Amino acid sequence: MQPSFEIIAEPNRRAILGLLAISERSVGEIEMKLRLPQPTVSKHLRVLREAGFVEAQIAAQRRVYRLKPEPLQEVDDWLAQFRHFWSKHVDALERHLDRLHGESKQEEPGENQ
Amino acid sequence: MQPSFEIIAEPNRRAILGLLAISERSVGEIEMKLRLPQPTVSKHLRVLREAGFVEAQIAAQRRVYRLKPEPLQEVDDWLAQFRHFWSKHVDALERHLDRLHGESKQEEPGENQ
DNA sequence: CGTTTATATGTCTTGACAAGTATATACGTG
DNA sequence: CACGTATATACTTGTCAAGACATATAAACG
Repeated sequence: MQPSFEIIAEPNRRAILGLLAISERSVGEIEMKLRLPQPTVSKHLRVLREAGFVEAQIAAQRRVYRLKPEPLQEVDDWLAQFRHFWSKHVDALERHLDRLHGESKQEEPGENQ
Repeated sequence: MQPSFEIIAEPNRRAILGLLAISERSVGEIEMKLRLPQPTVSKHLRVLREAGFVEAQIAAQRRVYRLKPEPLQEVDDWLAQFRHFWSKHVDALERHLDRLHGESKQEEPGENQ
């Protein structure tokens, strides 16, 4: 339903993603770090999960959430068309174009699915 | 008011920015290209202008809009914290850190209100 | 089993915002 | 100055999403 851009428009969701960029965390950890009510965190996590930004690993009653980078990569790809406005080195742009038509799949750190 | 991420959450505004990434255009040109009603275009342009994404050059009754990349650059900077998830070469990341040269201040997750 | 812990979901309200429509402003030109 | 062109603004309305609060699920554990 909601495309990636609307997902990351919400500040709390960006904060959650920022946390998960460092390491995976349980709902309670996110709740404490961000000082948000638990239902708020859970609902944002649901939105992020359904949009493919995160995934949950069930450990007893805990849900440990970790980042899934693909949607953010799409955002990064959209930005490519503007990047030449501020990037003096064309190299970075070339790399982004490179991953558009080349299926260069690689291992992601701490990631299995 | 609205931070950059909410501005680009709107699909028509992203389309406008995409057009202006190619070349500057008048309101009428954008209107025809995107097949949007003129007030819609003008209102989105106002939002983009007030958020610093575009600026207008007045030419008679025409307003020729051009891109101002700074806010998009902020988005790009925010993405930097995730880029190592999909970028094999650390070089690209380094280049982005490079343009912050000197100052290492950037949005810190977990510190928001 | 009942209780505690961890997380999810449901409901309601409220606010923001985008589209539609009408109208205003501003400039150029005869 | 009247008129056409180009763009901006005002006003209204419908939609949708986020927060608050209450409650449900589910697992661990005594």
